[in-house]
Amino acid sequence: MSLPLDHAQPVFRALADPTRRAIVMLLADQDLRVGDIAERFEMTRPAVAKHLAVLKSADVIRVSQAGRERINHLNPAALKAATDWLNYFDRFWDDRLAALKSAVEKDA
Amino acid sequence: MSLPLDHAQPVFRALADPTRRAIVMLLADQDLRVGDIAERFEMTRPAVAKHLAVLKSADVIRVSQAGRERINHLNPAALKAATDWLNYFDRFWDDRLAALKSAVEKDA
DNA sequence: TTGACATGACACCAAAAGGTTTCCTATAAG
DNA sequence: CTTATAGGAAACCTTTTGGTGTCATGTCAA
Repeated sequence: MSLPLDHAQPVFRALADPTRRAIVMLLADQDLRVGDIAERFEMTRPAVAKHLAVLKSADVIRVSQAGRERINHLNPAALKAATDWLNYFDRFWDDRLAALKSAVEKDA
Repeated sequence: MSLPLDHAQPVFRALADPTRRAIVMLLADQDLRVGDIAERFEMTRPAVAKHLAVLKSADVIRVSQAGRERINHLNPAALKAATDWLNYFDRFWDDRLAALKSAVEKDA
């Protein structure tokens, strides 16, 4: 497997904040307006709007306008950049498991 | 699948910085001392030391001391917390693919 | 023992992040 | 029309973050 090209910066940056990860989880269940999301956190609407802006700039969420309402949707595909980056390291994780396993077997 | 419990905060926080992700990639290949790492970046040693402290507090790296040298090792297992969190969303990713697929088939 | 080396530990700084309040505009509803 | 609702946008504040330079300390080598 080759080295992971790092396309993932905006996604990792977006997911670094716990509030933003909570928003992502919320939007996995249902599309929501900014105000709806703000109601569910102890935080003002503008604060949530800023978090949404960060998520949007990483393409983790997308927005569709309907009249005066703006609906936020999750775009789970955007998370793939981060998943891919992390998957590179599965190999090392597996190697360690294999090493542990053979050590145990040798011991037995 | 159940909702992802969020144990991943320290890991996501550690991976949010591009320098830190680069350090993680470096340490995937070889164990290194702080100074060795600093040489490979356009940044002073104390700056790198701070990044290592963040990675260490997330248990993404571990340090072993040998005389005056401190060797930094990658602990790939710590990345699993982030991987698990992200894997929850694979389901939604798959759902969208399935929806797309059936739409295409219906169209044909 | 005398340097040279590898790091830790500070003190300090500028910029970015996460919040808040306030105000403005556009659409929906009576 | 007039009012309530949804949300953008700007100004401002505090804390965190990513860096720097400097100095003290422990260890290895001559």
